[in-house]
Amino acid sequence: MTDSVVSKPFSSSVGDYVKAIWDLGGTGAASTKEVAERLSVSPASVSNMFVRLQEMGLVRHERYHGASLTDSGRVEALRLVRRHRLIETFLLEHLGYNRQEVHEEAERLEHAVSDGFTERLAEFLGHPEYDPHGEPIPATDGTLEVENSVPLTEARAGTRVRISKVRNDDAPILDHLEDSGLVPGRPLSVLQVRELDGVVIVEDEDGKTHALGEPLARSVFVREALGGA
Amino acid sequence: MTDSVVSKPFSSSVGDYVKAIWDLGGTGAASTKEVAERLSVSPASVSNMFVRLQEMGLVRHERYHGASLTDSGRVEALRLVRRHRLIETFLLEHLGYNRQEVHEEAERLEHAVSDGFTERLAEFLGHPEYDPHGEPIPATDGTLEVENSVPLTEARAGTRVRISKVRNDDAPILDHLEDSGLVPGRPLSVLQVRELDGVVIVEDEDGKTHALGEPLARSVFVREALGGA
DNA sequence: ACTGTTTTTTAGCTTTGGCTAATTCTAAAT
DNA sequence: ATTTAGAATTAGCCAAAGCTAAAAAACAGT
Ligand SMILES: [Mn+2]
Ligand SMILES: [Mn+2]
Ligand SMILES: [Mn+2]
Ligand SMILES: [Mn+2]
Repeated sequence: MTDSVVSKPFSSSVGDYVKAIWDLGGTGAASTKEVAERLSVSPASVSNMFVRLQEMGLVRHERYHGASLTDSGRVEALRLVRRHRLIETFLLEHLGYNRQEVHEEAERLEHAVSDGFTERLAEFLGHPEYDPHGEPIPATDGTLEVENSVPLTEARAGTRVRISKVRNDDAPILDHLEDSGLVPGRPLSVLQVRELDGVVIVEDEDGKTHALGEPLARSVFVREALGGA
Repeated sequence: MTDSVVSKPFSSSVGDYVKAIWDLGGTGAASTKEVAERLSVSPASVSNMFVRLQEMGLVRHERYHGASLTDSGRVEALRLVRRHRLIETFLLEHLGYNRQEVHEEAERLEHAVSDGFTERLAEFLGHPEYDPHGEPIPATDGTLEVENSVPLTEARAGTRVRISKVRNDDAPILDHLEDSGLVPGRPLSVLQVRELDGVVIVEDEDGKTHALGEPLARSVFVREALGGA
């Protein structure tokens, strides 16, 4: 009796590790410590999981030098990211969640839904390209838009831009930005980017100007205008 | 440091056992063998889980004599049944699943969603009282409508009834009934219930009559008319 | 090249939830 | 009252995923 070809799905732990490595490993390998912190797990557990992930063919791992995704690891990561972002979109747009609440729920649901569910949900949502934080949603085939947005601290004064995403771990900062109407999709004019104190001054479509200190400006990512939100 | 009072949620295994015992244990206790079959698990695993469930306070268990739910076990079971039936309703009404597909997806999602999600989904769905199979959806407080429907084989000729649910393990039978428009909510007149061959003849609201052999008639449950679907 | 700090790995344990095989109990039939 | 078939339990495994504490490697600074 040959092993029938069903290849049982990866556990949610495995999925979260792969996603963490993807998130971190921008360039090069993700370190044991980084992953441990990201997942609130001991470094020892990560060491252990790195060798298991390698056996599963999801990462390449050299002892003492971190892990980086293989092609099949990247595919798995993007599958989860797609689910996660679609689910967040649904929770926000149809169930009345707010931006802060969606993540925790999506973090669990991403492991429980099937591919079939995911595609029907995408259909239901009208095949959105960005999630509520402004992050691009990977396509079914694992394609992901090349990232070309920059934090406001690196924008050029005088350009017209659109907020692509807002990213910060600190809830008060997100709340403040949301209260000011600085949310993904919003078009802005960059009036001034001041080197000496990091303050960035922008004007929104209602003509209102906002002065953002460096911590705020660093959290607001923008793309030069033209493209849709 | 006292154990803070968070009481981590039950695992999905524990949940499925409790639900199985609830499903079965109509009256009295559910047997090891029944539960094992229901969950596709070995009897030894069930024996083992019965003692763990008892320690968690979810069942009462007497060695060699099955397990029955405690109050807190029943609460947990009904919480899951509520989630399950709401999720099935959503999949069917909004994501374009068909009656056959919903169950498997709901069986996984019921363990992944939060109470908050469940109540927002109920809101989104307009607080339905019945799921797509016609089964009543338990209330948040664990209340469940008393079951007062009977299979067509036990209906009285001459009464006006409404289909409450359609229940059978056989897909072709369900398909046939659905194709004939005999789905939950449909009003019918019972024209004849023939003892000798078990055939039941009904007339639907379009004046069309249907003759159902015993296997079909046994699968269609009805309530005397008046009440909503 | 040495030394101290930080990071990573190893060793050894734990819990959860499965399994098979062997044993024991219950209940029905003689 | 025995026997026996079927159901349930026990004993002894396993894998997944976590943990702590101890050992080892890498890295940085002198
Ligand atoms: Mn998120
Ligand atoms: Mn997750
Ligand atoms: Mn179901
Ligand atoms: Mn389930």
